Amino acid sequence: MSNPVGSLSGDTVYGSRIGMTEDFLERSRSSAEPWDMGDTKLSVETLERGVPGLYLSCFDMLLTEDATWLVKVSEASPTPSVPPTRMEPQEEPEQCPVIDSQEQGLSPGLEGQEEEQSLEQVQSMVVGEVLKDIETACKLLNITPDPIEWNTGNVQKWLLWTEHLYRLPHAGKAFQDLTGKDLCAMSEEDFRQRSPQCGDTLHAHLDIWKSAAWMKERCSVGDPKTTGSEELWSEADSSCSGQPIHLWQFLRELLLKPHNYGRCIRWLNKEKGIFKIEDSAHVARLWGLRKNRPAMNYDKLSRSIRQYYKKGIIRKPDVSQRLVYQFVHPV
DNA sequence: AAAGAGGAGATCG
DNA sequence: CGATCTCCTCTTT
Repeated sequence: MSNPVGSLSGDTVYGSRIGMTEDFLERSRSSAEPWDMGDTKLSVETLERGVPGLYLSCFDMLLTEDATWLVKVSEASPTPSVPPTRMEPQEEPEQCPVIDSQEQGLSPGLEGQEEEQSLEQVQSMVVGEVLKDIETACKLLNITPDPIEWNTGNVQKWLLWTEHLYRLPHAGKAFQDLTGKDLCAMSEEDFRQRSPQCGDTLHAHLDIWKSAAWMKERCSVGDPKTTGSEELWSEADSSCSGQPIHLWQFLRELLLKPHNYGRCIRWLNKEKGIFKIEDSAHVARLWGLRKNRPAMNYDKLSRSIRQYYKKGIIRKPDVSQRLVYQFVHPV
């Protein structure tokens, strides 16, 4: 517990990519069937085994890519055009990581010897992304960011989440009946004993969460500067401060994060509040996860949406289309 | 077949 | 008690 931030501030950083969020849910059929680990087509195979240290490799690569790219830009930027790969296309973001924070970081004026600084920028960008990821996970799972506060159910949720984000073998049982406090008190060795396969990986991820919580606390108490990512947290409470979330609020939340959920729900006309559910099953699963309703499906979700007709919250657009709805009162 | 409209009873916080 | 959730029938796309 000496310096929990180490894992965030050092060169090893978080490998989580929000984009995988959806993938996780893709696999988390609400039925009783075991998790279908069938197709592991993503580039995360390396993580499957939970090789120590390897789980971060994705991010490391990312960082390197980004860094070199930044350097390139700063060196010779005759073509400020488009960066090589992984640029976010028009509106349908692919599994697009870190990069959406590019806008700020890499503007035109990266000159000369400011590479160090830009590296720092990249790092803090990344920390920001990590916090965002955690924030998103919290919203989705309806748990607090600080593991210390988790009850046994929260712990199981987190485990399930992490396991499937990183294609880890299922180890939930090994951690049954443990609270977040218990978990936090456990050493890496303890983790490995409970789960020889992925205990170390889980421990590392928990460490990241602990670090993030630690940072959050430190920032909220002390100086309001640090990494420049605290706003993310305050932004986080905006929606989860109140009572149980309403379906329409939840849909709004998803719509506000096209980066994460653009492939399952998106605006057709944001001004008019018209949106389309692109993947009904997926959105239903998200909703079910949020409300702890494993049996949720689109049939039932859509029934709930239809209840809004009478209440004047959501309606069908003038030209009715399948899976397209409209907020009566756009923001 | 999947989506849409609603009725109606059950549930949960 | 309100906001769904659940189940269901019938219609539309």
